[in-house]
Amino acid sequence: MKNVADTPRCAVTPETVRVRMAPSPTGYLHIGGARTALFNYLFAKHHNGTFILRIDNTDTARSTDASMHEIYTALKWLGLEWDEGGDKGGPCGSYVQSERKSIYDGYVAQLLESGNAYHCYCTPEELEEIRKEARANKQTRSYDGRYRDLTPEAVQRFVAEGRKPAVRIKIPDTPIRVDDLILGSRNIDPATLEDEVIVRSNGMPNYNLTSIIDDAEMQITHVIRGTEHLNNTPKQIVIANALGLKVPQFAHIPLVLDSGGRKMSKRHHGDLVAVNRYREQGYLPEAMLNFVVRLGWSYDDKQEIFSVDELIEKFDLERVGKSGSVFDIKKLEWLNSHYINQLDIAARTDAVIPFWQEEGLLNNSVGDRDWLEGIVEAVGERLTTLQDIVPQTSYFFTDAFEYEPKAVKKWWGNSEEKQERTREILTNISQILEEIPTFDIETIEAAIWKYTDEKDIKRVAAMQALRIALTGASFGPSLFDIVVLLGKDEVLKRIPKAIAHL
RNA sequence: GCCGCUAUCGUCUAGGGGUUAGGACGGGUGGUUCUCAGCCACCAAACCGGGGUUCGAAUCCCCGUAGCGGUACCA
Repeated sequence: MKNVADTPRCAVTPETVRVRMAPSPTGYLHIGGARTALFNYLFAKHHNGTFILRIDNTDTARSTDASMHEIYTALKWLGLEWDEGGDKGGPCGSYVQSERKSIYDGYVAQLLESGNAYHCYCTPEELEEIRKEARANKQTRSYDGRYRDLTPEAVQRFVAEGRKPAVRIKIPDTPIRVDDLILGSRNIDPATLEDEVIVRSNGMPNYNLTSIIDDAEMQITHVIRGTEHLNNTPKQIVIANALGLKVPQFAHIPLVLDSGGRKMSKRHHGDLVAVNRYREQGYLPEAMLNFVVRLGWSYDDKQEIFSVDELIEKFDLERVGKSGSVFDIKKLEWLNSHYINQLDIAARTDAVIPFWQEEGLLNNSVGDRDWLEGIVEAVGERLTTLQDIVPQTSYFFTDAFEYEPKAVKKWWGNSEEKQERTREILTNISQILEEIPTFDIETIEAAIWKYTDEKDIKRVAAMQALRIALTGASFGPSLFDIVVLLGKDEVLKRIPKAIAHL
C-alpha cells in the first residue's frame, strides 16, 4: 500500500528545531496563548530554529477571519514574529488548515484502507446513551466501538436510512508510550482510550487528526503547547503510528490560572485575558513578555528582569516547571512601570501621546512638544500603565476638574475660620506669584518658602492648599513643576477661581 | 463517575538527605519629601498529611488528601 506521507509536500530539511504555534481563530489571543507563543518563539530562536504560525481552524463554525487577524496583530505587537505560516506563507503549503482538506482526505483514505479507521454510524442520541451508561457503570470509555466491524448489509441499511458516517480511529490494544520533555515519560493503557472521531459526519476532519498530520508534514520537531492537550497526545501518537508518520517531541507547559486556581479562559474571564486589551490599557510588550515568561519558567534565584535577547539566550525547556501558575496582575503592574521608567523622556512622551489624544486632551497636531515632555518629566516614575497619564495630567490641559471633596475638607478646612485662613494664604501666594521677577522653579520656591517661614505657616498646609487650587487633587508631581508648566497666566486664573469656590 | 497531571511564604519561584529554606511581587513599619509615587532600612509570611528508608527527610519511596485539566462529530 502506498503511504500518503511518502509524497512530501514540504521541501524542508530541518537542520535544527522547527516549532509551531497553532491557535484556533475563535477569539482574541489570550494570555495563555501569548505564553505558548513566547515559549515556542524563545525555544526556536535559542536553537536558531524556525518558528511557525499555523492556523488550526477546522472548527469552521466558530473560526473567523477577523479573529485570525487579531491574533496576527497581537503577536506582532508582542514582537513574536514568525518565520513561516500565518499571512507569510512558506515552503510547506498553506498554513491554514481549512485550506488543507484534500491533504487530510488522502490520509483518511489511507487509514480506512489499511483498516486503522472505520465508519461509525452512531446518532447523537445513541452516543448520549452510550455515555450515560458508561458513566453509570463507572467505565472509562464513553464510546464502546460498536460499529467497528459492521456487516455490509448493516452499512447498506444505514446508508439507505440516509445516515452520514463519521470516521473513527481504531485504538490498538498495546500500551502507548508518551515522552514529554517537561513531564517525563509514561505508558498509557489503551483501555483508557477510545476510538476517537477523526472526521465529522459533515466531512470535516478533527483536531487530533489534522494537528498530528500537519506537525509531521511541516516537519515540526517539538510540539510545545499547554497541558490541556496532554490527554490528546496518546491519541495523536496512535494516528501518527497508523499513518507511518514521524512523531515530534512533546513539551506540555503548565496552565496559566486565575486567582482562584482555575484555568484562564476566554469563556470564563472575557477580555480580561485578551492580550490586545492590555495593549489598549497601556501595558508595554516588554512587560507582558517578561511577565508571562516567568509564569512557569525561571532562570535562577535572583533575576526577574529579562530582555527578549536575554531570554533567547537563557530560555530552556528544562527550567519550565510542572505546576500551574497564577496570573498576578500586581506583578505585571510592577514590571510595566519598570519598563515605562526605562524609557527616556522622549520615548515615554511618544508612548503617552496616543492616550492623551484618545481622551481628547490633545489633538492630532500635538502642539508644544517641549511642554509635553516637561509634563512627562514632572510625572516621573508615577505611571503604572501608559493610560495612567490621563488621570494624572488632565489638569494640565483643562481647568474643568472637580476639587476632590476629601482633599478640600482636609486642606482647605471644614470650618469658616479655616477656610478664611486658606483664602488668605491663596491670596498671598497669588500676589507673590504675580510679582515674581522670573517665573522659574528656583525663584518661586524661594519666594514661597520665604513667605511660609515669615508667616510661620506650615509648608505642607500652604502647598497642599495651592495644589488643590491648581489641580483639584491632594497628590501629584512636585508642585513647583506644576506651577511652572501651567504658566503664570493660568496659575493666576486658577487661584481666584479656587478662592471663589471656597 | 472515569482518565491524567500537580503539590515550597497570599502570588511567581530558587534550592534540595544535615541551610537561620534564598529572591521577587504584594503587604506592614520607620526614614527622606510640599503631597503621592519613588528611594533607603527593617518586619511578618512557606516545604499538604501520614507512613516508610536513613544517624538524619522539606528533599528519596509508598499511601492518602486536595487542587486542577480532560472526559465533544471544540481546539
